[in-house]
Amino acid sequence: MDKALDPGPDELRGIYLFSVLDDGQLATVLNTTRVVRLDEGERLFDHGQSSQHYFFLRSGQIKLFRSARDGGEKVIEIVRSGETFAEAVMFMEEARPYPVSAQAIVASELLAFEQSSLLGILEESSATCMRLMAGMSRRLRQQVDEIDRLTLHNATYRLATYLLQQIPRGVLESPELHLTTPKHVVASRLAIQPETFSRILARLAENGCVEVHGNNIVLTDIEAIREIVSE
Amino acid sequence: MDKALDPGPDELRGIYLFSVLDDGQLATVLNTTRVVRLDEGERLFDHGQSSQHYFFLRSGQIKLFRSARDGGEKVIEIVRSGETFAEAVMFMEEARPYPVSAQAIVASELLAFEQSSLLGILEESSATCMRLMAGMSRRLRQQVDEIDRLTLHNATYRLATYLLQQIPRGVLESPELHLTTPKHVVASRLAIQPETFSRILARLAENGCVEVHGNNIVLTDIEAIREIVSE
DNA sequence: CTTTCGCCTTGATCTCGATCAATTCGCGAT
DNA sequence: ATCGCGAATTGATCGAGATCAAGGCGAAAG
Repeated sequence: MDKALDPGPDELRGIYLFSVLDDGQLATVLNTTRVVRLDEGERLFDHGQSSQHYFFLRSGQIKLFRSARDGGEKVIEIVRSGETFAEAVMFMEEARPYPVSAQAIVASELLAFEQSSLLGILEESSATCMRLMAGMSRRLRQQVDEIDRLTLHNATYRLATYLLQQIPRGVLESPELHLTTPKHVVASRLAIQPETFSRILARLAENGCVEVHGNNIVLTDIEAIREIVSE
Repeated sequence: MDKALDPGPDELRGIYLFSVLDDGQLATVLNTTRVVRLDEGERLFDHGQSSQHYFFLRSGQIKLFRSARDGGEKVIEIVRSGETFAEAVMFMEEARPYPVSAQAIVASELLAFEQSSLLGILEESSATCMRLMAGMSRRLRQQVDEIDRLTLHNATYRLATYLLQQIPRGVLESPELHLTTPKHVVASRLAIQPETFSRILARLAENGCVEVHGNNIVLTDIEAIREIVSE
């Protein structure tokens, strides 16, 4: 197992939020950055909890979710390595409560940044403001897309959309994909029960759209899947 | 009918985005601001259309919505007078397409601001950046709440929540409220069909929770309604 | 190798809300 | 007042997906 590396300036510059900072600003951030390791299933924060940090996921997978009183759970987002999250929370007033809970799907390693350090930098760097606003704007749009899918489209459409999004980048003629996330988590992400998820996937297999071998899925008929998504 | 008033500095200062600008900055915005009037049912912009402006609603009501190919429609938000909208779109890359369509529910009057004027100001005013980010952060959270309601709760819960939100501000002991928006639009906002909306309201009336007189609704048993919302 | 446990799958049934259909209501125009 | 039309209500039926209930299957532990 690799030893936890302390973060350096180079790693931080690779993060969109910090890519335009000067050396002094970067040092300020670095000073208050901590490495956090989570075991599988471990909680990072809970919905409603007062927030002090925002995060960068070095490796692993984190689910952001909401819980209902009856035990029901909705995964809002699956965070993958290389992504930042909870950076928009610091602008909430008062206690800045996290709007979701965060839990490691697999053992994960992250960087935890203090909100205060970035707030100071934002005062000086309008370029960083712009980057942050661009990120928030993009997320806002994704949420609208999500509501669109949830209300205007059925479960099969949502699953088909998800499959198409999971096609590895740049590989046009590789219809093979590997689910790195447990199916029941993906199901929750798509607001589908695990049983229904399984059935829909089975039906797609019957129709010759996909071949399922455990977590490996071959999209044998991408066009047919695109058909489902385009009405 | 009132004549359209040209906007002045005082009106703009009342808008959270502009409240901390100096006179020069305000003049810059004012220079490129236009008054827009819409008749009932008139479109302001369409989903996917390249955006040039963001807006302040002086009077009337605007619905922001998504359309499906089959004619289905989901109202994402009902904009009420005194609110701004589409100010987050300008940070999208490329053509900055509007993520939703906008249509007047009733005759409306708005101010249209050019994106370019604000972008310039944001470079100078980090305080304005902060205000904008706070607004975006709040909206982001509302969207998460919305997804929570859509996936973890049923139609009755959503309607009950809406009723409670419509109680006039500050009036603790006034359980009377007036629906200023057609019921089928509210239904779409809640992702409910008009027929189901009507039936749920009828059932709440049977149970003595509300009294319905056309668009006037009396919450005769607020506690019972709160009960529905809290599980 | 075998046990165990969690995840996934498959089957049977149920239910909430959608859909189809028919009035009725409300309001602006003639 | 009456007509006409869109909104709202009410009734009857339908269906996608949830729920309840068993198995099956693979990976980690003994």
